Amino acid sequence: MNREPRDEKEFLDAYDSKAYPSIALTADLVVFAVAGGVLHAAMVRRGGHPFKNALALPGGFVGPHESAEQAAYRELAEETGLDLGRLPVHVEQLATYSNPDRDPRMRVVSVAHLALLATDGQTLPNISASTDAAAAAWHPVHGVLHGTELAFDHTTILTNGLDRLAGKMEYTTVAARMLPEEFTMTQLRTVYEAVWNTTLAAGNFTRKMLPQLEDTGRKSKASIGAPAALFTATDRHIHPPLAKPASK
Amino acid sequence: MNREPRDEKEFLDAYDSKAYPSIALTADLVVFAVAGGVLHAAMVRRGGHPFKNALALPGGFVGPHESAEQAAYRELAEETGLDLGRLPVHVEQLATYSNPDRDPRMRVVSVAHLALLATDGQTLPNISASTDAAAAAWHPVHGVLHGTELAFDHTTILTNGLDRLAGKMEYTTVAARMLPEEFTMTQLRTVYEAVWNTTLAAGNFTRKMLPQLEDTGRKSKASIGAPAALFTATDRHIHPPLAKPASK
DNA sequence: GTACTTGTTGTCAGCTTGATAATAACGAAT
DNA sequence: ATTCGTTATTATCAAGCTGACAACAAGTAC
Repeated sequence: MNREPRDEKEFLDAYDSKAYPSIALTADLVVFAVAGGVLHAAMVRRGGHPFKNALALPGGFVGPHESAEQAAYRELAEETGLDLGRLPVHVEQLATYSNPDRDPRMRVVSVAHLALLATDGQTLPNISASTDAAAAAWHPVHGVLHGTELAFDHTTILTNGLDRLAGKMEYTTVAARMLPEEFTMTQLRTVYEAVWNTTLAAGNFTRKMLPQLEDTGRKSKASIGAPAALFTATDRHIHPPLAKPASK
Repeated sequence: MNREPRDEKEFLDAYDSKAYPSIALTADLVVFAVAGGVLHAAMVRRGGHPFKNALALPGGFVGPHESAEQAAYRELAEETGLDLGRLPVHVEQLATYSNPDRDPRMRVVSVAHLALLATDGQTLPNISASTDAAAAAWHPVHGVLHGTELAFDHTTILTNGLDRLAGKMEYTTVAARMLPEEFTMTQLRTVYEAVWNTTLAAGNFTRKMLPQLEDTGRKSKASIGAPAALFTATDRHIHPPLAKPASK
């Protein structure tokens, strides 16, 4: 059966770090933001081969003294030019992609992360500020997934990121992380509709969400129509979950 | 701001693989099986420092030409002696643990996996067959988590594995992967009770599960009491989800 | 047979859901 | 100031689901 040593730590004690071919570890990012009722993802356009001119997810190497999550935050700041000290952002680990052939040049293992940026639902955060050629730009997610070919296995990663967000929104209030501190019920519903790519009945949505939110007592100044109540949200479980409509 | 190159792939083109300190990549396993109404996990006892004599999760290095998932399957076979060709087993990726200090000796990044073994609910798969000193043995999960200190960050990993399984059982039929091809409703309910560490009303459980299962028409030969119908399950979504009781 | 155990089906009040309507609050046009 | 268009919030109602629990069915042990 030709067994290897079973205890990884015992193995490590005798491990010569030059003996194994080195594995490069990167942190890639699926960065989402909602504007105009459409879910957008930050993507960079590749300048060199392979996959020249194709769109790719932002990301970069994990440094020797940082965790993958720390690297994700750092890369997010570097590649988008966002001031993370000011802009609230939710980052969570998505999955790790380790297929030996996923990069044709060498062994690269990527820890993908999901990042959610807060917007007012109208304008996307400005990520073109960076002078770098590979600066990130926003692309509509549902459009990109139906047509565009992404570099490497990034179509899979983007799809998994979307599925993760869509699923998590069923049973948590994470959608509120994509809005300002205070938001209206309609803004929150728009986030759901953008991510799920569907429409939801406003009345029933309010009834279901209301117990999960905190009413600030303040009202939004609407340019037209009735003023809407402003809510805040703390990360919370929705129980029973909000059902995502089946079709589409 | 001292920026790094933004495009990981461009960086790689100029990357000298000896320039960075190598990162060792391992695949660790949270292996679950239910017996006697109790959820068990396979653990190895460490022989050397650090964490000498402490319990640890099975796992090992990811080889140069295999994915983390392939390594997980291989390590599962090697460390437990299980014949995976015969025994059905469900393996899915859990999360990646990359804190730079998680191993005091060197940089080890671990891709943790969740593995579910099928049992009849009574006897655990024999994993002592291996002659290796670090052979795995079964330990009750809820007991281990309330008291025992595990090596490295394995308490965190084990907790995350349990949470993943408990959560997924709410909205999928994955619990059936811990039972034989054909099983009774009571066997399935016992899996839920073992993982959730609670009790469930038999009648309501049947009502909720019935539409997700396929009735084989066959009956189990019970040693006592009425014979139970035998079901099979395909991986399916439960909608709306099965609610896990709140307390404990 | 009787007692005991286990599995399956039924009942019922209370709650949740989806669809839809009614009401309320505002700006703009007249 | 009244009306209209628009948006937000609350109400209504039938259908379905849930949790608690009871009733029934099918086997073994004595």
